Order: sequence, then structure tokens, then C-alpha cells
Amino acid sequence: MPTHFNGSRAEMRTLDTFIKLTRCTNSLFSRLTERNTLGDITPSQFAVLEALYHLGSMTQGEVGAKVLKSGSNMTTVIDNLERDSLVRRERDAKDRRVIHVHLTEAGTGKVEAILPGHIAALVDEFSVLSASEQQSLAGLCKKLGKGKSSK
Amino acid sequence: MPTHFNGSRAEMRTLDTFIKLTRCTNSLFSRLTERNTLGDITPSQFAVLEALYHLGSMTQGEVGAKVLKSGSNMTTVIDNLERDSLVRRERDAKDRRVIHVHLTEAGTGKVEAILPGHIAALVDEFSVLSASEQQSLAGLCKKLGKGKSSK
DNA sequence: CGGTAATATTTCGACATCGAACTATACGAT
DNA sequence: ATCGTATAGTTCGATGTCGAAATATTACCG
Repeated sequence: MPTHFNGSRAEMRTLDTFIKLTRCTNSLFSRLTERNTLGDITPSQFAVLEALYHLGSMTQGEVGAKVLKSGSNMTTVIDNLERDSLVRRERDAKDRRVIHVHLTEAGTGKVEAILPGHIAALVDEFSVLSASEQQSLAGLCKKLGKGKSSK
Repeated sequence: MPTHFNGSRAEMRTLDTFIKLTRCTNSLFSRLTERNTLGDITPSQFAVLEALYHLGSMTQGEVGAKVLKSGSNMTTVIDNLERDSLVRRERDAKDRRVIHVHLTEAGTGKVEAILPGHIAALVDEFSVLSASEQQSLAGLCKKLGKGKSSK
């Protein structure tokens, strides 16, 4: 459209794809936020709770690896979850550098209260794509997400 | 039960697609950040500068609409850009509620210094996808991003 | 053993981000 | 003109996010 950019065909195609990908995830997340399926917790907090719910108790660092966030960020998010009694920290007895994070009963209940509506919202949002379109999108994302791993 | 089975299949497919989409953009952005093509400015700041560069001076609210961010966020980001003399605020003479945001010479220079490398990085990242795969991805993202317009 | 490296987490400062409440200004209907 | 509402931006408080430096602890190695 009114892009004053005068680049090669490959550049324009890439920029177009990049813009659409970015806007797609932006507006998807913004619509999901509007549905308010998470109630009074934040997306980051839900990501941590969900990881613990599906994968079991983990080291704080492992949680960060699962949700793709930095260690210092994990400290902050888990601080808030602990303050709200949704998780519990437990220092490892053998290796005292390590902290294990566990869901509390309240935390488990929170995930189970949220999950069905959250999944229903996702299914509804993705219903604009057919099954094969979703699989196609997943495949392309997987490829792009992995990157040129064989550098 | 067939109903439950189909529902679960749809849910699993959607969840899989959602996870891959999320991880794709996450790791793509993280790799782009690692390349450090933006130098000493943040991605948000670059988004604002780039919008002003390609579309010309705009109202602060218009900038927020372009980069899909809230008004209060625009105040913050533009504050920092103004502090670094990359943009200039100018209150409208007729409607004194409005603030026009302009690129300074330093701002223009900054964009022009960054843009080529930034685009090259994008092209390189997207080179794991063929031209038709990129177009396919762009189309799927456009559809998913638009959502059920009936809303 | 003892000293250095590696690892896990926290702290700190800077920036981003939002929504709600607030200020200032403009506009529309009566 | 005036009142009420709508609009543009700012302020505020909370959260998220990062990287660098600090802390604590363990592991390695000569």
C-alpha cells in the first residue's frame, strides 16, 4: 500500500510476510485478552501455572526455559504468584542453589477453572482457519521458528 | 463418543497451532534481537521512528494506532525518543489537544542507518521459507489476524 | 585441599505496557 | 452562550521484560 519502500521483490515479500505475522499475533493476543478468559491473572502468570500443571513441579530455571523467558523475569513472575498463594517455592536440600516451584491447591484450582474457557476461546479464534489450514500454518511456523539451525 | 473425540481432536490441533505460532514469533524476535540490528534503540522506539519515516509526521494518537499500542504507552516511548532528540513534539495551533510528532534530522538518520541491516536480517531469517511458503504464511496470518469480522 | 569456574537465583535500573483516573480542549445540542 | 459530552494526551500504579552485576552454592582440577 502506501509503503514508500522501494526494495527488491524478495525484500518486499519478506516485509509483507513479517508485517502480517506480527499483526496477526498482536491482534490475536489482543482479542484473547479482551475475552478475559484468564480472569484476574496475567498471561505470563498463566503460562507459568499451565507449565507446572501439565509438566509437574520444576526448577525455577526450568520454568523459564519452558515459557521462554529470562531468569530475572521468572523471579518477578513467581514472586507475584507466590504472593497470591498460587505456587510455592521450595529450596532443594542437596543443591541449595536450586529452587523447586510447586503448584498449590489454589494454583491447581485456578488452572482448572481457566483452562476450559481458554481452550474454547482459542478454538473459536482459530475456527476462521480450516483444519488443513491450521496444520499448514503450524508447519510453516515450526520451520520459521526453528531458523537456520545448521549454521 | 464421536463428539467428544472430534472435539478433542480440534482442540489438540488448535493448541498445537497456537503453540507453534507463539513459539515461532517468540524465537524469531529473539533471534532478531540477538543480531542487534537496532543498535542502541529499542524495538518499540524503532517501530515509532519507522512509522514516521515511511508515513510522515503524525499525531501521537495516529502513531499509536499504526504501531498497535496504547496511548499511555505512546507517551512513554515518545518521551524517550524526544529525550534522545530523535523526534520533536509540536502542539497543533488550532486544536490544542493535538500533538504532532516529527522526525528530527537525527531521527531520520537513525532510521536510514538501521533500515538496510534490519531488512537484510529479516530476509535472512525468512530465507528458511520459499517464496510461495512465505506467501502462504502471509495469507494464513492475514486471515487469522482479521478474525471473525462479524464481531 | 584449595582456588577457580560454573550454575541458580536475586537485585537493580531501564524500558515497555496496560487501564483507570485526570486535565485540557473542542464541539454539539438546546 | 452554556452545559454536557467527546477527544487527545498525561499521570499513576502495577506488571512484565531484559541484561548486567551481585550473591550463594556447588563442581572441577591441579
